Amino acid sequence: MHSAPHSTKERILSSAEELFARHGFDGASLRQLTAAAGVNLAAVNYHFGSKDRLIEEVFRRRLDELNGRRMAALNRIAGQEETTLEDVLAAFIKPALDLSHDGNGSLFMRVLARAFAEHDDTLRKFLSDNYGHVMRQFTAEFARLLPHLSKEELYWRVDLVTGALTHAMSGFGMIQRKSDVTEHTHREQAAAHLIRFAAAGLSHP
Amino acid sequence: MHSAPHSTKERILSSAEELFARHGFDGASLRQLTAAAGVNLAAVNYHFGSKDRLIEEVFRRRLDELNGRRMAALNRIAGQEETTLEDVLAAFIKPALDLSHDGNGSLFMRVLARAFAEHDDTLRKFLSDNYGHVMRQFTAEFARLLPHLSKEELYWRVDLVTGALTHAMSGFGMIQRKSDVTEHTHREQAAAHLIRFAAAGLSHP
DNA sequence: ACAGGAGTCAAACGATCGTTTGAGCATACG
DNA sequence: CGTATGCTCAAACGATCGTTTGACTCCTGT
Repeated sequence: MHSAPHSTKERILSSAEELFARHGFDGASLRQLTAAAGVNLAAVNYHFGSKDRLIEEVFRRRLDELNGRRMAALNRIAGQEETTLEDVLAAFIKPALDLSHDGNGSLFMRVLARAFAEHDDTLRKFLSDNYGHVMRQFTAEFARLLPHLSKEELYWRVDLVTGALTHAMSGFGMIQRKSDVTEHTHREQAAAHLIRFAAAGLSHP
Repeated sequence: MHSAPHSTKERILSSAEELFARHGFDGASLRQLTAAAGVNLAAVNYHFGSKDRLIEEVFRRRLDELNGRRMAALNRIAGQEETTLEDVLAAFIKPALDLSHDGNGSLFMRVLARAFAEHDDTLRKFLSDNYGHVMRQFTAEFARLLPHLSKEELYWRVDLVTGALTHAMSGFGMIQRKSDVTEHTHREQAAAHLIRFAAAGLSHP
């Protein structure tokens, strides 16, 4: 089922993720990509069929993991009386922070931010078809916790929160932390900032 | 000084703005661009020198206008005792909304969102060198109105607000309005949403 | 009237792109 | 042993890219 961790497919996916994040989907060529991965140029078309399908696989690999953890965290708290808005936001944000722990996982957030900016219909449809249910479920829980908001008002605020979080998380590699705090506590602080900001933006009267 | 409104230079700039917004800086070729503008392919290199310099001119033309209006609106209210956080945010957001009134001015916000996602050092330096003072002046006014925030805390929140606004304004062309509200009032409502959201995110305890 | 700059044009330049091809290699299976 | 099968490889394909060239037109200033 899964490929070996250092197989040709996985090496391509890792290099693709990094180069797509740094130079964009058009900007990163298959020749740069395969050279960085140490594989032959034709390997991309052999294993993935085309560059577009490779791009989709880059998303699928990370989003399956990311959204799986998000749903697990949400299901652990959804519908309960003592659940707070901050809890739900943490269920959404923490998995993304965990992702940026390992290797170039943080670069994937840049890839995701690019996808939003692209406004490419094919890519947006792919993301909506495969992972739209996650956003829908989170929105439903927001609606339960914010009953004073109209549906239209809520959609507006969720959209703005999404924009802020995508923007912020795509820059995680860049934010300089003071030398006296560890990488771990820095991320904890970042998450705390994000959660409090988003909670304020969602719930203001 | 300024070119005639329908000169070759202006026709190129308008088509460039639209195609850069729709297909990205790499995705839009000079051949598509000059064909849409109804001018010869070589005209771009003749009038602008290169594609990169054309890109810079697309930014310069709109940002000079946009930031000029922002600074004018800010200077009208900065430092006064009765000025509220919402006033400052309106000084930042309203000019962007006005821009999207005329022609394809709204597409420029998409171009700007792309530039943020690109993380291109050359482009970021260009934007920072030419228009960084605007963000600095707005941040200074935020600092005056939010004295309870540390400098680090304020930078965090301003960054998140910037992300939310860029994301939201880049999608203005897409947001569907109900058929019973005019385009004008729809924009007013959008601005009101943005301002209240940003104010809540900036000023929460 | 005429020299000269500004602008436009078709054509070509070299480079790079995604994709395809067919031969070569290895391992697994009859 | 023989032969499929999965995979890798160098090489080439046609297309498209940004840029340059040189001839041609038009207008302006002396």
